[in-house]
Amino acid sequence: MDETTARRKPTIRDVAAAAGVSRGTVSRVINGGHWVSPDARTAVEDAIRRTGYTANHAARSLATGRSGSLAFLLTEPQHLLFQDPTFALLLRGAAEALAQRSMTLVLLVAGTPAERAGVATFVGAGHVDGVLLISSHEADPLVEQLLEAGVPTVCCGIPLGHEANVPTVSVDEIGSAREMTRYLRSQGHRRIAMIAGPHDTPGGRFRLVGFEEEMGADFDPGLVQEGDYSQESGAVAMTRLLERTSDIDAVFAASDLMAAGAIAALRKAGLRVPDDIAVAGFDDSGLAATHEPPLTTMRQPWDRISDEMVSLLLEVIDGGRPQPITLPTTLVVRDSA
Amino acid sequence: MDETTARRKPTIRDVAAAAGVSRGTVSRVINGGHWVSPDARTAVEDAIRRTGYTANHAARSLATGRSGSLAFLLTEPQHLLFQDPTFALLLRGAAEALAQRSMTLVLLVAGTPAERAGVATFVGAGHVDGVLLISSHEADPLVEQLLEAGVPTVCCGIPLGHEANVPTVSVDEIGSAREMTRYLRSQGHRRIAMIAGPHDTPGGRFRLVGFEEEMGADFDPGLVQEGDYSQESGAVAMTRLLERTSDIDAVFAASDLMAAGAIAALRKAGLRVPDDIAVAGFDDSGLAATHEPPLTTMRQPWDRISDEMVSLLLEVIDGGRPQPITLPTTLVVRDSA
DNA sequence: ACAGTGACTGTGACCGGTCACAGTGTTGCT
DNA sequence: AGCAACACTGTGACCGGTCACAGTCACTGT
Repeated sequence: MDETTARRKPTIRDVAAAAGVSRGTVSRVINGGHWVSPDARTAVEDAIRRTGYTANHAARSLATGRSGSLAFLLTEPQHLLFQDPTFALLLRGAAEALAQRSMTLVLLVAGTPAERAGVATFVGAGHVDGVLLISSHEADPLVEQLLEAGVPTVCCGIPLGHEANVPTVSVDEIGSAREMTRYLRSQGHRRIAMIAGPHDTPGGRFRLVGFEEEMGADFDPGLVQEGDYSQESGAVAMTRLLERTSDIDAVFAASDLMAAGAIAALRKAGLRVPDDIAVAGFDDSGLAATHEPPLTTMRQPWDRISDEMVSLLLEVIDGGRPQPITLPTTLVVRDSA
Repeated sequence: MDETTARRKPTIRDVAAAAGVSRGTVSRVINGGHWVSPDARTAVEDAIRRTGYTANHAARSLATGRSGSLAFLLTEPQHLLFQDPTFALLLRGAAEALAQRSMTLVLLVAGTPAERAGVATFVGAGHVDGVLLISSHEADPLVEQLLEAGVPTVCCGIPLGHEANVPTVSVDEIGSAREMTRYLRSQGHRRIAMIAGPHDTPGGRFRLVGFEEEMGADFDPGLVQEGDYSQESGAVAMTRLLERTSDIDAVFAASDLMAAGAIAALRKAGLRVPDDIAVAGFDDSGLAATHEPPLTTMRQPWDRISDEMVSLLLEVIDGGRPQPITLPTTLVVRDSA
């Protein structure tokens, strides 16, 4: 009886025995099945079905030297992870892209220095085959460490200061910002303010560059405030802008969250959006469509970003040196601008 | 030269050689160090430092039969993952709790039927030691499958229909709902409506039960609408309530997101919160404090929930049959009610 | 008739740990 | 003195795969 209940999981040897072939043949069938006779293949496939065999991940890892998993590494300070719906989108996309390749997604959070150290040794130990690095600030020593340790890494957004060395997937920040700016001007706005992201992040820097380029002679540095992508920072930035000038037409925020904060601040000041001031966001995060009023924003192709990151990383793991990928964004016009 | 560059990672044998002891002793030092002489211990620790040794996860897994990782299994349809900041909180908490134990968190998403099947075989194959099951609806076959397969599982929130069989970590739903209701009544509100969660989720059912209990004779089933926790559903529910009656004092929503939706609907109808109608939420998710107006809500102790889930699951994995854990919530009074 | 080729198969070593077990040496007790 | 108990250490087998290599066999060309 306990013979039956305590039966351990079938191994490749059990399958081999059941199919009347050797372990090697079973292994070959499992891994693509080249140089296997049709008879043997069907016998093995049948045996696998009968025994309910599933490969042992650990054993395979040990033999091949690959873990079959990638790390999703978050380096942002924690409050952003909480607020920003963006991460969830990327995370889900990456998890699905990996699941399709029967690999797994290991979540690593490197906020505190202690966590960062833990992550470095963990990754260095080869527990994962590569790292999907999310939104790192400039001169992040972690990027340096990973590269030095030879850990295959792909960044989301061009990591400032490491432009040349790391494969990246990013959107056309400058082009997107120009497009949004162009749109705002096409609506007749002239005094346009920008609530930029942190200047040590690619989104913070390049969206501002695009804005400045497109504004040309009309660019007024006095109408630029910097936030940290969070809603509060958007509100604070908007309040400062209002204190300084009163002739603002429109506001371009570098994230939807900041746009929402700005709108809240405007509302408090008795101004109406978009009637008195137009507000545009960036990301087309979940919040944009349900916000009141719905936000005009630049859509980032989150699913494609995570997909491309995964493919790129797998390429790197296989020894490739792939080109950086730049994806297009699309302008989504709703009610706020 | 390539001798130096191509040097492979040090193994336990390298450490043993460097320390002048056997593999067994090194292994003992690594695993707690019982029955090891102080001399040997320091020699080994020193050798580990010198060689830069880190244990090979796969090899250990293979030998011990444990993977050293837990699955964070999301069974909600996707839109909830995107909108609900709650998941991010739980996820982060769980990842940290595991990192402290040098285990890892594998993210699994089981939305579509295909994904669910993939998850079942993946988990069944023993790639993870246990499952942290997040927010399952009633009669979710996945719960059944996991239990049948003997996979250690801990649920977040009492899984309806499996109350007796699964270890769970949950908050006192009924008590919390009663407390909030009591608070609303203490503020002088009498005609209180509820926007409940889906009746096939514990939060949907028990928060309504608590509300009903506390309202007693004043309970009016006509003032109850059901949403799906999302912001839109809150707005829809609120609109329906307004169509039906005009004497509502206050609204108790079973999630902050629905509260936000309700407030948006009220605003559209020209009603002011809290002056005309008070609105209370549930969760104290990130949105609650920054919302305009800031939401009065019940705080769920997210960090403790994830912590307790992890400890409970580890207990189950070690063969224990731990008691379900119920955690207290706290009333957070802000401006919306 | 025989070497050569290509398709297929089986075998043993190995990946890097853990664990049970069999020592070894020291101490304490009778 | 003899023996047990205790603290510590080393060894070989094993976990479940993969891979290189050595066969085996049928078929082809000369």
